[in-house]
Amino acid sequence: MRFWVLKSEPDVFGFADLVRVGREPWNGVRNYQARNFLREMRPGDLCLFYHSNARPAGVAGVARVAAGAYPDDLQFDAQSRYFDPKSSPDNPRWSMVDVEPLVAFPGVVPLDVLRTLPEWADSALTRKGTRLSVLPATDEQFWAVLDAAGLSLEDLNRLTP
DNA sequence: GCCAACGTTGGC
DNA sequence: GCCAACGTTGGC
Repeated sequence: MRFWVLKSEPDVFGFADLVRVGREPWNGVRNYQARNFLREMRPGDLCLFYHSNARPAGVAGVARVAAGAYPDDLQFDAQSRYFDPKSSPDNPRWSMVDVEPLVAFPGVVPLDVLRTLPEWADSALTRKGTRLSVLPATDEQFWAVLDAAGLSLEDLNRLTP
């Protein structure tokens, strides 16, 4: 199993929204590096759900990959802001995965707390100016955040059959 | 709202 | 292939 970070703006779609809908296609990613990470995701992988452009910015919960990468339908929708006229159905340029909520943290683990964790020192997430919306996390990084959220491996095992 | 940092675009 | 201009991201 691998670990990831997914960024989202809570004003647009926060972790509470994911809990509400139960499952969500992670569409609209239009950055090649982020897309390549999406394509590496497998069902069951766990994602730290990061709230950006928020007060405070930080990790709000854990999501699970429910479906691996498949073509992002918005790239073919001329009405969508994510429409890509250079993409074609026989060779789709952009991908998405489905995610589902696993656990909401009791409180957001803020960015300034992440920065105090040795596992997160000088990472792409905590470094200033990084704009990647999908990025990998190490096991150590993942568990450090869970620990900071007050959750244990046992808490997570209870939720992951 | 500000602004630094970055990715993308397009002219050459 | 370079690089300036531009648009976007994202912390504050």
